Amino acid sequence: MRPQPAIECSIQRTLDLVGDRWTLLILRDLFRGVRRFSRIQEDLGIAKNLLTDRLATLVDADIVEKVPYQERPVRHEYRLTEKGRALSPALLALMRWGDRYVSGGLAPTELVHDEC
Amino acid sequence: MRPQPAIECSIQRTLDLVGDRWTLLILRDLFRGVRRFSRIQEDLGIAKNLLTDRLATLVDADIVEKVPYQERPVRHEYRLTEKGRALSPALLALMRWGDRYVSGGLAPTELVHDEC
DNA sequence: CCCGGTTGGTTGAAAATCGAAACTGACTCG
DNA sequence: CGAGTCAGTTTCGATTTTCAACCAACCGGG
Repeated sequence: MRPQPAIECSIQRTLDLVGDRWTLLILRDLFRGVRRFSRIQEDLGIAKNLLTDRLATLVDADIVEKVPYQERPVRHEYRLTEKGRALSPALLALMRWGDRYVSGGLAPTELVHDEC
Repeated sequence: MRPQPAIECSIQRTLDLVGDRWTLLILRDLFRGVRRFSRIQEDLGIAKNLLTDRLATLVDADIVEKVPYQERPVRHEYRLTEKGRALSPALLALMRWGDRYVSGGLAPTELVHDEC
């Protein structure tokens, strides 16, 4: 009765949080400074319900926080926490691999650590 | 038919190849020296048809190769190509993040570069 | 030869997940 | 007031994933 994988390692646990089709792309957008729901949504082409869901999971896991950037109407933006920012080496490694092995000849993507 | 994301970057392309629920875990197993279909299958608890599928995709993408390790009956094992092995920094980065931020207090996983 | 076991799959149906679009609600601007 | 924006939620059909059964090639024991 356990679909439980035999080995529980940190990669396993990491991918449980972050290893679906969209989450790493969402994080990439946050690193790039794209922080608002609608911007991320149109940038990635992800369905809104999924984005809602993924962001909630990330907030839950304390990887991202939802911060109001204006009142009336209350609007929020999503920011990486320290835990979230600590994922940058992983994102960078994936990026570099992509540059090297599956680049379509395009310019390398930039990750911005824009903390304001 | 995938909903075309606005931005095509190397992370995007990388995740297109490798960014689903199982692929990185399969690669982790290959790094660890778990190379046979049935071993991977029981280790991860992945459905066999999916494993068949994911391995085929990886072979197609030249990340993994299927090598016969015995005749009569012909049996194969799956090995990382150079392109596949080049993913280790990314795996390691994810692993370290997991160790630091979502460890259940377990020992860090070992990645083995076993090339024979 | 027959039996059971192993390996590496395939098939098909049921369940979970996803995606596109419509809708909501709070608010602003003209 | 009417139009528009932002951030969702709801709905429902399509796609994916899972689970279990089946298969085929081979092996070793009796």
